[in-house]
Amino acid sequence: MTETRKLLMDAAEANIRQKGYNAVSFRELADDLGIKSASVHYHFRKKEDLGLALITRYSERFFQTLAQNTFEAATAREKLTGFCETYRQALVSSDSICLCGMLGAESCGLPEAMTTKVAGFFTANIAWLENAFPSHWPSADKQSRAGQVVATLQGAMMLATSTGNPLWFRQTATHLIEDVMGP
Amino acid sequence: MTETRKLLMDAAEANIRQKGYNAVSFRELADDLGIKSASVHYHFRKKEDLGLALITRYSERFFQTLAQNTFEAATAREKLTGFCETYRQALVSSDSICLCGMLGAESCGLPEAMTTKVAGFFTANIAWLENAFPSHWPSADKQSRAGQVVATLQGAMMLATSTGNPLWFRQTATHLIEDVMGP
DNA sequence: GTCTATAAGATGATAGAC
DNA sequence: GTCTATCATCTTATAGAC
Repeated sequence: MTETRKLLMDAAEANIRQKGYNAVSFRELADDLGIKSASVHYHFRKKEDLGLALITRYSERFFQTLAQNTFEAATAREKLTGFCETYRQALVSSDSICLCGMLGAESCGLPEAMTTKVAGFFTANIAWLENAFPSHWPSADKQSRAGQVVATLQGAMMLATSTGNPLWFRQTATHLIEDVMGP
Repeated sequence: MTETRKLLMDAAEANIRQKGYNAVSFRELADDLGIKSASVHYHFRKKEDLGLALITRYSERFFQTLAQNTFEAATAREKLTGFCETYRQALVSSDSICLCGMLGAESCGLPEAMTTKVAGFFTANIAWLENAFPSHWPSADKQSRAGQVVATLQGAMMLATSTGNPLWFRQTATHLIEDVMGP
């Protein structure tokens, strides 16, 4: 992958995660890199192409980091802690919410292909958690608990950034782990 | 309040809650009502004025509905259930997320006055919950649990709408009440 | 790969007629 | 209150030169 393409995606991801998909323009991204908007169109023919590439890269990165964070996790509790930690890193490293959390909120106003990909990110999150939970749990419980975890962490990122208080995330994640796994 | 002004706010709220603040234009709202965009500017001089009016009205409505839903609530559990039910109604009646959840996600890209008002909605939510929880709880617990509740419900709305599956909200809310209040 | 130039349309906003 | 007319600006996107 080209260096410029990478820098464009970095700038786009950062901006979208802070302001939303519709608040980011090719001109703005071009200015960030010191090039012209026509050059951005060389790397991404349409804005939707950029959006799709961002979701793909974000998702791959997320599951890579998740794998690293749970490499030594033996118990379900350790796996869930690693999952929460992966979300926390995404929040802290960029001081902004999850890319798919933002796009999920804007879902109805996005190109359909993007909507589908974002939903795929969430179902993959849920599937990972279902697999991480103790195998003796009823599968209905594993599913509903997985949804609860994703929902809680996504909401906690939003609450933490919009109020400017990262404590809301940390406290919520701590409660969540205890609530789901027991004391 | 004028009828047109009310209809404009209805259209704006519905559209923003589905697509986000930056995806909604005065022209679009005007078309919805069969008037011209210049007429929209008569009712709301700037877009920001419309945004602020929407947050105010949404917040007032929310706390009115919340009061109705918890009018007969005697226990903390019943109050929390009424709180979750108020969120559920907002989701089901419009098939879209909370206005402040959307604006909270887009927070960094909004006029500062809007950002402040949105944060105020969340802190008011949290304050209501802190007051609803059993008085014998340590205040740090009341605060962190209140944040957890708001974060969870906001995230659950986003997850439910973006995946098109309202079950994620219902299951999550059910777990949440049990987790916070005990079995 | 990046540029200039350009198109076609959207957007927030205003002035002034009715 | 609503309209027409208009504005400057922004947006996505393309064609073709370098």
